[in-house]
Amino acid sequence: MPKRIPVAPESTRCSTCMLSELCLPLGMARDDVAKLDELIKERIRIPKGSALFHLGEKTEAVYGIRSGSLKTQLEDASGQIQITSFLLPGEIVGMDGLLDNVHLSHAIALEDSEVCIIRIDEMDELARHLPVLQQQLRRLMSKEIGRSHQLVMALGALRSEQRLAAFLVNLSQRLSALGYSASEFILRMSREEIGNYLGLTLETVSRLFSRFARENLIRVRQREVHILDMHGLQALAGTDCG
Amino acid sequence: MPKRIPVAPESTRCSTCMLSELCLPLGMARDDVAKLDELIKERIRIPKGSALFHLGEKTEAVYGIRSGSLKTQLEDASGQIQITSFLLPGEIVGMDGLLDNVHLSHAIALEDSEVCIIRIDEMDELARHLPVLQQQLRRLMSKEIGRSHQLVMALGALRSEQRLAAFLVNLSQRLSALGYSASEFILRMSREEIGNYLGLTLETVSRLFSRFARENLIRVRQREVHILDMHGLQALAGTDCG
DNA sequence: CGGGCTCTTGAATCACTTCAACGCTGGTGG
DNA sequence: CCACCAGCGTTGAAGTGATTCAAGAGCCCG
Repeated sequence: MPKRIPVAPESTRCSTCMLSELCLPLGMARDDVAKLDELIKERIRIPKGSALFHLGEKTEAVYGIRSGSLKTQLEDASGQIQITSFLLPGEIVGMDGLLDNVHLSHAIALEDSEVCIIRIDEMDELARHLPVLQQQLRRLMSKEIGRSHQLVMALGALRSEQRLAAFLVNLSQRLSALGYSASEFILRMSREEIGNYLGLTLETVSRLFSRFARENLIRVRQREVHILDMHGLQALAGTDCG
Repeated sequence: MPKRIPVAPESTRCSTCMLSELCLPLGMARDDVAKLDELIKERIRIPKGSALFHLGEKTEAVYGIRSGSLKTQLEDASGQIQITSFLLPGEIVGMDGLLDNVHLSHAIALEDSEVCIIRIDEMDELARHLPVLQQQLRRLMSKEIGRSHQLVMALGALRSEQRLAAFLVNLSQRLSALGYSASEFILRMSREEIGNYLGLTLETVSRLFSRFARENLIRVRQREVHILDMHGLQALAGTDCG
């Protein structure tokens, strides 16, 4: 388990960060975002495959993803694992640990990544003079609840092909919001991880990719995905019907 | 859809409420709980089958359940429904609407129920003089995230019998925390609702109840459940291994 | 005492998993 | 530079857990 590496802070602050439309500052006034510069003073580099935090560790902060991507996963008493999210830049990780300040999940980097540390005690301190900050965290937590509920819906109500279609559409939209192509991207997770996330086996996921390709919905080459028929995918996922 | 009925406030306040160990005041100092009395000034009676709120409605408050029980359910564009929680007294409902102050789910009473209104704007106001209150809501939201993740785990990683066993154990524990019997209780939801929640059909749920009864894990008569072998159920659910 | 739910149970079917074999790819060392 | 190996991905065939379809029983309410 490689260690966390603090990063010199001079480089980038919230006020100058490209992600400030999405991350903690989401929807905040320009002046208020500038005040976040005194909150976000440290970052951490996480090498691919290593953990930002583990289940059971003390929660002292939540983290805004600056670059790279992570997964979070639960682990039960028998060692069974369930991935509960794949996280992209601008998204916040660690909010499940704020009940008793103990992490309930593992957060693991899918590639070399960097996260900004948002210390909870310092955030409370700053929030005295910047009440909007509490509302901000509240909104982000509400977003996380909604995201998790969507996953419950996928697992409880959708069939395998719909789950994978919804997964691809969702990923595409999030990457698009970051300024990347909505139709061409590289998956940072394995078939097995996708399967675990969607409650399927890796074989089923693989077969579905092949089938989607056969039906000209997508083109796949290993982890490289081209979406050819976004409308068709959305129809499959059941998330269109506008 | 019967309307909401405000209830005279003189009756009960947080400071005298039986549920103050569980609800919003969870873990707060006695003096601080007393200050909540100026926040919780209204309650709502919700008749069985009617809604506390609907998807798409504006979110101005979250609600602490005072008596009865509710379900929350998502509904997608095609009308497909997924129940995401069953809520008991002392639990908070409506926190998924705090992203854009629009509810993302329906909340429907499973029996005649009563909820306390926690207006968000008034809570923010009170929190200026009572900072612990923000932390309180944050903890409750974190709890909701954890709860939803547990459901994801059940849907993604457990087989039908494990899901139902986990469901029963969980319900038993929550009822027990409210002072009710852990081994005998009445289900307030139908087989179909349980099935929807657990990603199963009502027939599968019914068969599992019969099988659990045959294996002397429980006794069932309609919605009346006696747990005969809690340890066996926990083993099935995979949540023991202590 | 119907009549409409909810629940139970059985038989047939199906979606997904399991088991198994093979292919691709990228890194390593001879 | 190529051979080799390990990990990841693909594909097929057999198996199975849960669903679907269907019929009937039990229960509650007017």
